[in-house]
Amino acid sequence: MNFPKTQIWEMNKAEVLIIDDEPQIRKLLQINLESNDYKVVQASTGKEGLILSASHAPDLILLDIGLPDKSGHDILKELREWYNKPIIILSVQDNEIDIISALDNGATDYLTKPFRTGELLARIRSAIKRSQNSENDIIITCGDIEINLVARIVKQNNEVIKLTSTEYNLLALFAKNEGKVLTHQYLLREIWGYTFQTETQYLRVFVGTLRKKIEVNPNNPQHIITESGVGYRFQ
Amino acid sequence: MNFPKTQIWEMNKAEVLIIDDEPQIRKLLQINLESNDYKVVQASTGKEGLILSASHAPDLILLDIGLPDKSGHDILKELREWYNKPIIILSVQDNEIDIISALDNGATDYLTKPFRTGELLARIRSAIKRSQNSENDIIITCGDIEINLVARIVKQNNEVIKLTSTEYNLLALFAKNEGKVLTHQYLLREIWGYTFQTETQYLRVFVGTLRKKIEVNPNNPQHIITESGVGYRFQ
DNA sequence: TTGAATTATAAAGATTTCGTAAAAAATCCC
DNA sequence: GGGATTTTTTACGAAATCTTTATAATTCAA
Repeated sequence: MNFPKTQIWEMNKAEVLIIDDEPQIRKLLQINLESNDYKVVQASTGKEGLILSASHAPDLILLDIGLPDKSGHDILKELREWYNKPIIILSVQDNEIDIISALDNGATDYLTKPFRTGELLARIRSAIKRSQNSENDIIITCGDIEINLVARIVKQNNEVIKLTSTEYNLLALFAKNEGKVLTHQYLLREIWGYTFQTETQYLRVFVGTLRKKIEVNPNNPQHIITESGVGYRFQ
Repeated sequence: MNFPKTQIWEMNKAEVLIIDDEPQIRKLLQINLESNDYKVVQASTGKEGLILSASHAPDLILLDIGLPDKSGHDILKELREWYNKPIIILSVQDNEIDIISALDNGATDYLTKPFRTGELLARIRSAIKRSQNSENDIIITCGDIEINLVARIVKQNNEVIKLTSTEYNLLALFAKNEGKVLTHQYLLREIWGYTFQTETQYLRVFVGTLRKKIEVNPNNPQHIITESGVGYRFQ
């Protein structure tokens, strides 16, 4: 197995949520994923899956279509109302209609059971990689700030700036959306998860610490601009 | 087949490059793609494929792994040095090593021949949608004013204008209904909510601040026109 | 032309939102 | 286990925005 971007995983493990009712499959996936350095969260029902996806904001979801409580198609639609990271469908169904419907409803990929674990892992790597650098940019430069998305290193005028994990996540999200106003809800959802959408105070605190680290004059920020009542904008 | 962003496709067909040495497969793909509103370019060898991809910059590449002149894996690596839109691999090879290698070298997807055309088309739609997602800003232009509804930013003669949340909401609503007379009640309902329908004074105040910000001469407004007794009209 | 209705503008409260500091809780790392 | 780091809470003053009030300007019909 070759990992093109080893560092990412070592510094900050990617989290995968498994939504599947079969314990054997979950166990199989868990073992394979954990030995490949992913953090794993599991749900055995659709409802539980929705709750965990909201509270964990995983980097990828493996979703079984044949769940006991709710159709996987419905779960997919519900997830896609807010979750925009990869969702890979696992299914015993090999009929074209199901596959097309899932893909058109926002599934990133569709594998039929039984699947080959090596292939699944490769598809997971591929999907996560694509979602992490949406424009294949490895380094984002915004004025005097340079963010290496692969190494998770931030430099200002070639000096490395030490950021905590959350500070980095926030700055990287800002940088990926340079110039756009990002709402409080969006920022909270992307970084903390759906259930944190109302915790705007978190944002104030972390924007504050970020400004202290990257702004020349934190009282007159030039990079992270407040859009009162709406959110923040990075430039 | 559902196309969430119909206009884009109609205005500007997505272009697909087929790199495959089998004429029957190329023909089959061409017919299917063209009837689904894609523009198609074809190459029968790897070398030709590389040249056409460079000269056409297609929105997606369908790449056969079993080419006569050059291994598809090599073509993939060469393409990925500069091409960052989706590449879907088509192959008679169904062995895991090939699939993993292709995905780890930047393939977006991997289908084994014979494939189901409906599924392939769904995977193509999905891949193109994801790759275009990053640049789907909707921008409304009205004379010297430009409103980016995604970035939530208003520019006048390329200068960013700072608006409060309510000012922006009002202007965006005006711009979405350019030329139409919008009644007081409608504006109040849309922005403040149903219970504020009678608070016309709010409107006067906010139209006033907006005019100060976007009109050359606020005493003689050219954009936000008063329709006495009815409402306002934006032009 | 006049005057009532409507609209515009300014400015003073009222309220909401923001920023900062610092304590408490949780997590990480040796 | 225990110290260091990071995240989550809490509290409060500052800033920005919204609402209200007062008054001036404009419109339009008789």
